Amino acid sequence: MPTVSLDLARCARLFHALSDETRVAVLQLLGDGERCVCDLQAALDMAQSRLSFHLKVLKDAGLVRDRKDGRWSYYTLEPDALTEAHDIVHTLASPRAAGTAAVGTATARPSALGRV
Amino acid sequence: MPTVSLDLARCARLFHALSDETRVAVLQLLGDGERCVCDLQAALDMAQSRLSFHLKVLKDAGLVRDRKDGRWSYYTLEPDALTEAHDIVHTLASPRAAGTAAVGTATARPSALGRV
DNA sequence: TTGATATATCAATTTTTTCTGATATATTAC
DNA sequence: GTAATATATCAGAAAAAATTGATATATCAA
Repeated sequence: MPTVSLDLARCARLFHALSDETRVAVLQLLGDGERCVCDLQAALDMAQSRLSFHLKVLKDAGLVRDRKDGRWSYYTLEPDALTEAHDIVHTLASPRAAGTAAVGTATARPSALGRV
Repeated sequence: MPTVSLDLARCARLFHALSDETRVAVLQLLGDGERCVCDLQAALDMAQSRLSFHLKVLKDAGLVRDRKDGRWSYYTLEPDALTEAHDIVHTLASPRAAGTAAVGTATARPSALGRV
């Protein structure tokens, strides 16, 4: 099972990469297999520098890998990163404690379910 | 099984909400159960308006629900949204087609694996 | 060589997001 | 009633991210 603690910075970077329509669309296209930038550009119909920027975000987040062949660059999904995202969401979703631990620090405050 | 097509705008909003350290930390705290804002604030040690801002982002994304009781606001996880995030990642991760469909539009271009 | 193509990167700008401090609204305590 | 508390919201500032257009670097074709 995935660990309980999370690397918050890693989460932020990973999900930030996933938080843009263009980038998710790219990942979807790559779901069908490796693609060169020009094919992605044709499919998404956007300025080349813009696509390049988004590919870099995805790559820096570890979500895709690239490979050069001649004057083409091919991008593929990096399945491990998606697994990682999957695990993080799973960690957040799985209840760690059924009971509601009280915290109470300042004034006498209702610790959530403490209201009767 | 989850659908193949994705609502890109929904993906973006959901993952954007997850793309910030403070917000993930909040979700982690809520994993232990319902919490009032003041407890979250004490745990995270940040300005109240700042926390309030992040709670709003989480709420607008559907990741948390709030409830008022007296002068306190209690926040809880919204498990459905986490399930949704889970499904989206799963959809992105699962290969839809093993074969690499060619796309080729512009010039004669190598359709990825077309290189021998 | 010359010319075209594929892609990355850079600088400037625009847009979006986040933070801060202030204020407003309830609620509860005294 | 007044005072204190919990929270949301707002306006402005600051920071971060995205877009654009230009340019640079390879590579390939003629």
